[in-house]
Amino acid sequence: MFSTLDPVLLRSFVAVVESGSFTRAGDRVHLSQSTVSQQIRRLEEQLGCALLDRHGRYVATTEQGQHLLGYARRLLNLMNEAVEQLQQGQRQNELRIGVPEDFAAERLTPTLAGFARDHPDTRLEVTSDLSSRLWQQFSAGAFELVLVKQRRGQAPAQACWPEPWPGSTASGHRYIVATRCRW
Amino acid sequence: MFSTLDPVLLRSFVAVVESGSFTRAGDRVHLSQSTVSQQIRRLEEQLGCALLDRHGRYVATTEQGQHLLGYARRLLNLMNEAVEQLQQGQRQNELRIGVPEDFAAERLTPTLAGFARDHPDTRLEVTSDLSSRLWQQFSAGAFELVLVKQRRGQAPAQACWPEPWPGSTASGHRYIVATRCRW
DNA sequence: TAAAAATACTCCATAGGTATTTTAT
DNA sequence: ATAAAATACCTATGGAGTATTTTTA
Repeated sequence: MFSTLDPVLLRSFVAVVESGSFTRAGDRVHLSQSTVSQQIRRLEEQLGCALLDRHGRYVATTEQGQHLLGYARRLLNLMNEAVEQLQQGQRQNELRIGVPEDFAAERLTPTLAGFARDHPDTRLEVTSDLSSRLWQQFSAGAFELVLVKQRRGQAPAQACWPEPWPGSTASGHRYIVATRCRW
Repeated sequence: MFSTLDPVLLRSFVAVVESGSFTRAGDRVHLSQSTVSQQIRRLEEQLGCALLDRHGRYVATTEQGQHLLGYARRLLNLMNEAVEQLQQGQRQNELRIGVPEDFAAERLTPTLAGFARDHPDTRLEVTSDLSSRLWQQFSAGAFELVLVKQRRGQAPAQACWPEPWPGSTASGHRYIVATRCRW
């Protein structure tokens, strides 16, 4: 009942039209010139009509190719939208946490275990690294939540508490928690 | 750059949702239950999320499956529209003719040959059958042009001429030509 | 004659099928 | 116990690549 169009073929077709050449299209979609050639032929066979006029050096769309081009772009965009939407849905239930290496194991483990139990549909992703690099990554949007050690008042934080630095003076490090979203 | 979704998988997915069962979906899309099962798994792996809740007997979509369902339907419809559009473009250069069986060979063959020579980009499709059935099919839009035998004045015609019926009286049959388009 | 596309040919990945096992009611 | 889905396994198709030939500006 439903006719289908292989999106891979459509992608190659669009690439040929936009680049004006089978060879360049191959580069663009990471396939060989030969493969692209075969794909276009397959597409033409399936649809039962010529899509491209090959005038040796230059490639032009036939009238029907022009029609297909519009549909192909719409289809590819729609697919993109679909997967992006789903991926995004994924991320919404994903909590990425950054923790200093020497802190991950201690009190955190039971806390995370409890959280995981209470939010079974949330995927936890814990990354350990040096505080400075964690902060960089957090700034770049890599985490929803980060625990970093830094001196008091160095950056705004959601919460913070003092941690006596072994063998240090009173103005030692603090653990601070910075977060940007709903947890 | 472009993510693609295999429309065959989407078709099976829609079939599963609509039929509420992998087995029935298989029947619907003419594939085995095993294949449908694998297809759904592939789809879920590609998207990285569960699409269907299998509660043994009954199948329900997850939230993400519900989202995909909408996109899948839109995509499949769009594809259908695309190929139909192109096929239709084909048909514009297609001339379907209906001719009574006993009339096809005689004078018609050279006439058609000449026509085909003069219109090389037009695809001819000649069907032979009984006049009555040809008329039915013509009425249903199956031909652009039809030659049928019937009594004078029975239906409007583009052209008609008398044909002496072997051993009949003066009020014998006529050949009439009825057409509905540009040739 | 120098590019670009088409073709010949090979290989391998994988999609689909059959048969079976697992699961859930 | 039964119906349905998942899995193991096998096979064959065909898609992609390399190398080559054909085409045409």
